[in-house]
Amino acid sequence: MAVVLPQLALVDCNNFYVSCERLFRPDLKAVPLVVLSNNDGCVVSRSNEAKALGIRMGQPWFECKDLAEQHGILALSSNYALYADISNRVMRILSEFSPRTEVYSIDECFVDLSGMPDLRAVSYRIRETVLKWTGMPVCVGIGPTKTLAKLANHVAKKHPRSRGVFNYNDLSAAQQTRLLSRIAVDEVWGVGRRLSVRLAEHGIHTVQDLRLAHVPSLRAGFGVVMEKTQRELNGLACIDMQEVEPDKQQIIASRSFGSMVETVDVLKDAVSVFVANACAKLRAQGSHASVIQVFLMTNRFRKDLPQYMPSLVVPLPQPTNDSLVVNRWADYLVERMFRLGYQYKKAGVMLSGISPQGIYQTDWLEPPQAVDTRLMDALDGLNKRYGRGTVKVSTQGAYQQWQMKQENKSPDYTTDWHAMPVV
DNA sequence: TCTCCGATTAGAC
DNA sequence: CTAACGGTCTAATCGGAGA
Repeated sequence: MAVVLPQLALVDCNNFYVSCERLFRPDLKAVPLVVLSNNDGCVVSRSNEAKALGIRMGQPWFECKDLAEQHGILALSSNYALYADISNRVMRILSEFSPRTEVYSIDECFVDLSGMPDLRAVSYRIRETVLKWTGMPVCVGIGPTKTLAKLANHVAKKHPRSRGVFNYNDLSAAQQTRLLSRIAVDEVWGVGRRLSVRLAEHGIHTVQDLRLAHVPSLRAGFGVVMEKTQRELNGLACIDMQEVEPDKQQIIASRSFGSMVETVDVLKDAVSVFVANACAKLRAQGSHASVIQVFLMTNRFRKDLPQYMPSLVVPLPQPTNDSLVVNRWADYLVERMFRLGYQYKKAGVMLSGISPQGIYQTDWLEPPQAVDTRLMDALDGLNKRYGRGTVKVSTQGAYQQWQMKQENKSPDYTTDWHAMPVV
């Protein structure tokens, strides 16, 4: 029986957030451009021009201000509603190319092309279709495993001669060795900054070094994950496609504040917004949670100020996804943790112990009370129909002080009629 | 000694 | 004018508590 070589493609959007912004602002095509994280804190997406000027991924924006002024680098606040919408359009197009796809992140998708003839042609068709229908430039990397597909994508991005497509399966064994010997090990999926330093101490510098490393030592020194990565680099698939997105096991809603907060009322207000967001996510996946955690944080970068980072957990007797119930607990926890005299910079809510709604851990002594979901159903319905924030819980967002800084956000081009550019 | 659990670490994007 | 550094998520591993 003929064995079909698996052919996995990783399709990755180029400079995704920046490219999204440029879709509606063609005048920004030649301008060095970056998109900032929430609160306009760090650079999270860079145009090629910005990369060339030395702006690093994740760099705090205030560190770039001088350079930005010198070279006219434009910084936009992030507009996640826009990015999510463009992402959905791209993913829908990709799903036309294969019955098996996995949306890996907002800008990446694995596409199983196994058994298809002429993958080069298919890949170029993917690029052209996505570009024509959405305006989004993408690169395609193909390999027999996810890890190699990712690496192939990296090659496609890095070498203009590839014209955005690279197929690892086209290489001879000798070519594979030559290629992998020229790629630093930290380009491998799953090998970050810390691990690459430790790998170097073991003489492992390139992808080829990792591929050939002594298996028992690697396992002993770096654990199962690294061993899987090594096998994947050798063409043995260890990481399966996840075609259906699993339910979240943990939901976190947190945010840094636009300015320091010192009063308990403002903290409670912020936390009520986080509760509302976290519970909405929980209901959207049809789950309920049995553990609620709330945390407060001062600004860890301000060494001159006293630090306080309390966190409290409550196990609930009965799981819930009701924003009002959760908010009562959250309020109580904030009250318990709050201490006067600190400048709070961040807070958050974490929901865990998550299981599908309707599954209750039965209590022998006390049968669960009937759960009334009508209020939350109505709230979700209204917020869906008339926009997020139409119906709120508690004071939810009444205070301006903690709201995040977004000084240069683009309009919601695709989700708000009023933002539609006038032609 | 074994198991469980929470906290910590590392990674991705 | 000055200060200004993200948010969510998973899996593995570690170390202590309790059985």
